[in-house]
Amino acid sequence: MVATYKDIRRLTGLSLATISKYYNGGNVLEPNRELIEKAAADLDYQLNNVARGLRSRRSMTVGVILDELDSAFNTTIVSRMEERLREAGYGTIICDSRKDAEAQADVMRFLVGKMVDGIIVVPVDDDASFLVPARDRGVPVVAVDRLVPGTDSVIIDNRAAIASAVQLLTTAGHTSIGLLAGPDSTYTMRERRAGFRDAVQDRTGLLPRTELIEPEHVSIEGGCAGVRRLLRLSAPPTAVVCANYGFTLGATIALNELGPESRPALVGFDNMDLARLIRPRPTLVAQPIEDLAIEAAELLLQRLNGDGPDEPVTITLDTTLMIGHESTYQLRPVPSNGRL
Amino acid sequence: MVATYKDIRRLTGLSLATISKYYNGGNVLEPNRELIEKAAADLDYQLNNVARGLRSRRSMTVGVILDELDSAFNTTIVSRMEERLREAGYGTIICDSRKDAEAQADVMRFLVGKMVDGIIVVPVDDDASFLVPARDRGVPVVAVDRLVPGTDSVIIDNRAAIASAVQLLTTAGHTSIGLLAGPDSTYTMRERRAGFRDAVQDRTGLLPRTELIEPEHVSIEGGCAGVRRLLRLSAPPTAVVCANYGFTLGATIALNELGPESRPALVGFDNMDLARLIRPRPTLVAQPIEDLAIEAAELLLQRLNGDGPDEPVTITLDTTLMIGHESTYQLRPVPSNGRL
DNA sequence: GTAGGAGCCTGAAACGTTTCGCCAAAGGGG
DNA sequence: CCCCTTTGGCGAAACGTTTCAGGCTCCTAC
Repeated sequence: MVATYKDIRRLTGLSLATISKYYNGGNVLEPNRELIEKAAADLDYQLNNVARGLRSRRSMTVGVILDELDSAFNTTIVSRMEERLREAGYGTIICDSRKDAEAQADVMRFLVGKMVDGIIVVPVDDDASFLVPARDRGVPVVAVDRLVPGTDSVIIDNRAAIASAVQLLTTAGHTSIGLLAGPDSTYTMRERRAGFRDAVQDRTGLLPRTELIEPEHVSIEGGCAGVRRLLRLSAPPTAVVCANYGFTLGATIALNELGPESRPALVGFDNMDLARLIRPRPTLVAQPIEDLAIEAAELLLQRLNGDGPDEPVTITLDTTLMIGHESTYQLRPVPSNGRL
Repeated sequence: MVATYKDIRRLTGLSLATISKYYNGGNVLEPNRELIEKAAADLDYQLNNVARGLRSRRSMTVGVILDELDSAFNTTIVSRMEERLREAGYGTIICDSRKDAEAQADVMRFLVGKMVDGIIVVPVDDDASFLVPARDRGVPVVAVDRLVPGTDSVIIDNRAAIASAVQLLTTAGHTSIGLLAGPDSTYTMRERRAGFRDAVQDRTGLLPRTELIEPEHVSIEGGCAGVRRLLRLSAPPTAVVCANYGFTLGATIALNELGPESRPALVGFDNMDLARLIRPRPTLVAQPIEDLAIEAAELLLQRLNGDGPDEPVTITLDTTLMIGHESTYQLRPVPSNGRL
């Protein structure tokens, strides 16, 4: 059998209350402290956190719901969060909603049933009804990479991110810029698309041609297909902006098949391993992914300690434009015009 | 307040024992079943798994310890495991040991204290002493990608994997093959290196020249530096085998800087997203990573149900050699000899 | 000398389930 | 008709902690 307080009581003669006080950092006389430590060592005692959780109503566990697990973005998120949360004594239960709203609602109930103290979530879409079980039970929720009204959110400035890409391209002389973005149903894509429209209008005085905005599934395949479609237009864009990492990978694959002379300029999203592999060095909008994770963990920890702000809070982080090899963003001199 | 069995008892007049039986799939008369379901719905009742775990001594939680979280290999592992385990009703607590033995021992104690029912681990090194807390408490452990004597393990046939790469290269005429591998302190690297030596000896009748085996830190940087060092040798190899994904990426980056004419043949490891990015299409040893995860989860679930084999078991999975563009493995006709 | 407080300890009652032993009623075979 | 088994239900005792309301000792200040 595994040792419990009762065994420690047997060996030390102290009461359960005192032993509990010891394990919770209360004041215990030095000789008693030593007695307990000796007994615990002899018994190879390990505190039972399940029992503790039942009585104290804190499971010291948080749930993390991601819309997909095997993406580089979310991996980084998990890695940093887990690190920060365990530092604070919390275990991290990870759940994958596979971009499926129903699965997301399921895991939410699952986590609430597991009595997690808090939840961090990258929501599947704008429908926040899956949060109800958590709200009902007063479990704090922090949304990451999505703005969820009425809920703490940690996001990046998506509009400015895309605007910085557009600005680089227009400064280089591009006037016809395409965008690869996912469906408007996710906050991130909606913002990036709106940011694109605004930036293009700002910089060129014109609304972007609608056929240059490719609505796609968010994936490598979507990036491949999308960029090919853009280039088949009768007046193809001279530059393409990718609204996320998957599109960037896909577009890069598709462009690999073109001769370097006929490639459009390309600004991608997210600075991950990819960037080091691809030649010429790509131009990228870099998100502070680690900070996103750390800020979210920090905000949740504040809530768990009961000392966060009164109102739901939105933390917005800035992106960095990482300028790559100039061939990736310059407007090619004449010939491509000549050919059109 | 959150509802409990007592509230259901109040609404239904049934005893706690009956309500418990209902929630554990026991036989309950139809009218009582309906009563309970109605009451639960009215109360928005959610079973408290912490209390359940305390009494039943099953927390329905498993711990997963990875040697690093933000690698594509481990991401895939986590993703599949989490899926399979949650299907079976288990929550997955994830921990990152950051390739640090002490951190690994810490999280092991952390998980045992959290009363996880089982643990899946990709161990940092060969020192299995960190398993003691789990063994002492009868918590089953499954090791993944490492052979841990006396413990259930799910691995791939590392020797055969490397041998298949060597065979392809020798068949194509290569006689001087280099290897990029990590330190012998991890099982995987030791096996792959031994497999390399054996295969080269088998196929060429000679032991590989020792300077062709580059001991390196396992990383993209290591791959870059290693391949550069190999090529600076007075008699550089005509082909290089990479013993893992990081090396493959790094070697690819380094080779990108060479003209296509002077590149050695390259066989990489692991078929992940980036393999689709690289042109010409690389030749790769593909591990069944998802199966690794699923087999491990399955084996642990067996142990948790108490119906696994009596003895610790080792499951070995096979790899597939994915042959890429022929320029990636063919021996280049004459000039490279001429130049040497 | 004593009131009051600080410091440390204690027994007992939670926390919300599961499980054990027992009982009543119903059903079936001889 | 009786005995035996099966089914479903019940009260009460766990599970291993934390927490509550006191209680004892010792010290200080008046």
